[in-house]
Amino acid sequence: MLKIGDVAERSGMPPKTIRYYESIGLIGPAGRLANSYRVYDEADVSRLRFIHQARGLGFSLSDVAALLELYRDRGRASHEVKGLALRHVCALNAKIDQMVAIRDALAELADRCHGDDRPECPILDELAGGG
Amino acid sequence: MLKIGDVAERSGMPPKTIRYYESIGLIGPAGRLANSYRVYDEADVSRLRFIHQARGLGFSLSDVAALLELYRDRGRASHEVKGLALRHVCALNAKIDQMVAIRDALAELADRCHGDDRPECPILDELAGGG
DNA sequence: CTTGACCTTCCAGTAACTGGAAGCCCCATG
DNA sequence: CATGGGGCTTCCAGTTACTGGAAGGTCAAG
Repeated sequence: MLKIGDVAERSGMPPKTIRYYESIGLIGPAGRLANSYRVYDEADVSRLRFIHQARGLGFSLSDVAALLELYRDRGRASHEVKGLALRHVCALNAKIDQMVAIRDALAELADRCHGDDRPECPILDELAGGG
Repeated sequence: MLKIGDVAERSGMPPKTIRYYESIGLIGPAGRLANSYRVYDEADVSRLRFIHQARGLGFSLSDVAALLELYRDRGRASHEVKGLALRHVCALNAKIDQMVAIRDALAELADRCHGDDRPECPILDELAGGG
């Protein structure tokens, strides 16, 4: 018989997060003991681990919900999962490109800034539209 | 005499955002007309443009507040600005590295998934801890 | 009996807006 | 003069995915 702290440790996320997932319906309501403590079993640990892995790969909670659905459905078509994954890869690529562009622009500005005690600063000049 | 829609257009952000910035104290309270409409001048447009540029470079609002402070201070030392910028570049690099790692892991999984009508799927297997 | 580690619930806050409702103001048209 | 449309005002709520904290119940050990 596992309590929330046990599954928390085994799945790698804090008890608060598990309660939160239950509160938003990502996982079903846990069983309860007479003292109202939540009870879990091994299948719950698996599901939570699954969620933890998916979150670690950057899937949103709604993506995770979809993945759990596909996971549960033993007859799913793998292209559905692959589609989800590839869409996520695309979104990641877009974000990465954007962040790289920002980083490069900022690094270049910082490079041009003396960084001494004088007030002249190309970074502020650029922000002020002086560029 | 500029109203909020005018400065919105000239600075590139929606009126809602400008009101929001005022509400959190990032910019001072705008002057008001008799009908309670906000009034702005060219200096306000410059400040808002500055904010818009800084946000575009990914600075957080608290960073932007610090930058505005430095911008206002004609005697600031450029190393303060450069420090802020470089810290931000570091944070960006960390995030980029993380996202790249996630993307690569996911792309590799997707690559190994047939993506057909059969249920076998290395992505789900991995999420379930089967890898 | 008390201490400490659990567990429970609920409320609030995070970042940075964004959408929407309800209502006032102003100009132009018919 | 009425009316319609757009812009302005305020405030409230929702977004994402938790996280912190308060107030209080439970249980085993010393």
